[in-house]
Amino acid sequence: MGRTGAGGAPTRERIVTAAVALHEEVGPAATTISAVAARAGVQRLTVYRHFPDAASLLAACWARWRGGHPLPDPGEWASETDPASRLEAALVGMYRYFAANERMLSRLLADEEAVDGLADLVARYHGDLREQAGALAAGWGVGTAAQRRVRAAVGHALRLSTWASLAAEGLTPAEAARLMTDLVRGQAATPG
Amino acid sequence: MGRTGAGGAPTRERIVTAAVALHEEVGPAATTISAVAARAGVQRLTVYRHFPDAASLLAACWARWRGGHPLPDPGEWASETDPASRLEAALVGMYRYFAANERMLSRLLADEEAVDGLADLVARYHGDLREQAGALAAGWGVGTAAQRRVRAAVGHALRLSTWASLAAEGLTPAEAARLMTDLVRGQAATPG
DNA sequence: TCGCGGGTGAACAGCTATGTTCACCCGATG
DNA sequence: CATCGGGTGAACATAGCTGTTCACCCGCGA
Repeated sequence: MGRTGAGGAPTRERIVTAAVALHEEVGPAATTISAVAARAGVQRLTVYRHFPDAASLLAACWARWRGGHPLPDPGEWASETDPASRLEAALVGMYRYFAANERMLSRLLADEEAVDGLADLVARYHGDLREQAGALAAGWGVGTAAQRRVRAAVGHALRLSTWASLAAEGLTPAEAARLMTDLVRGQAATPG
Repeated sequence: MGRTGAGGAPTRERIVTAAVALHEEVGPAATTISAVAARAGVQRLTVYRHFPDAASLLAACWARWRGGHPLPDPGEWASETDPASRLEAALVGMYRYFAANERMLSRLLADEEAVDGLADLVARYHGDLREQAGALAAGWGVGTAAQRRVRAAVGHALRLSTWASLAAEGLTPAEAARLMTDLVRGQAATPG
């Protein structure tokens, strides 16, 4: 039991669990195979057997983590017609998400360029965010110059670093969302 | 010439120059003594002679870099009485500074916790910024609740990551400063 | 009952970085 | 001229991670 089983799941899972934990604690760049094996209570060789190359382990970890921590569903706010209310609802959701997952996300983003293959995995995350930014920046009914500023403000609001900064200033997700919504609203209200 | 001289300066300077360059390119955490020596065109041993421990080299690098890249002088805007104009002037200066030094600063901040001794060095930088934030958040003549939001907004505006984000959205230092000034002004204007 | 998948334990060579030591060399200074 | 500071070149032991190999073991399924 736990050492073989149909599909050989348990050991593999333990390895992924250990790797995910290390990614969160020290970052993917500093996560060594040796450390993963030790943490999973398994021989190094066993890790190599399940994941011949580092990339496959990385992919498994990301898939596992992503599955357990999905981005907030845009459907929550998609129906809202007022752009400001819609934006605020979206931001509250995102900031709560960021607050819950700040450690892991900051580690991943920090090591994005250092660990090869990681950038590709995270690309979809970035794409989703940019897409959301596009949707949230639309419908404000402003001229092109103001639209550009609105777009920039929304893009800025949706960054992890923005939440991290506001959280460091002592704001709650709701307060931060309010602040950033005000920012965008102000830009939409300013002509030119 | 260049190998001894009164004070033995040249070689030491070459070492520091090489180390600073590497800090900017790959970050302090990934900067090895071997790489520094190779880059300076010097034996590894020579580096050890000038800098017995990694901390002394780090300190020398930071002193040298800091000397060549001082923060914008707060005196530029200290005389301005209108808080919004003052803030905007300060932000333009800071964002230009950030734009010019983004690579080095982001490397330093990223490795701050990974390299021991680095946090202490950078502490003064953080202190200066917090002090400026305090000064710029004062004088808006608002109630305590609004004051708290103003403080948070100013603190957020003064972060490197804020500039980095806005720059990524395509804004210039002047535009970014305008945007963030609007944010703070909006918070000051909202009662509550 | 046999075989095999999945795991163990240990060892190996290769690479990179660290810190330290020894012998030596050159040129400026006294 | 003799000395010495600063630099060279090479070597050493230590340490960690990487892949890979070999021998072995055990329990489940055919």
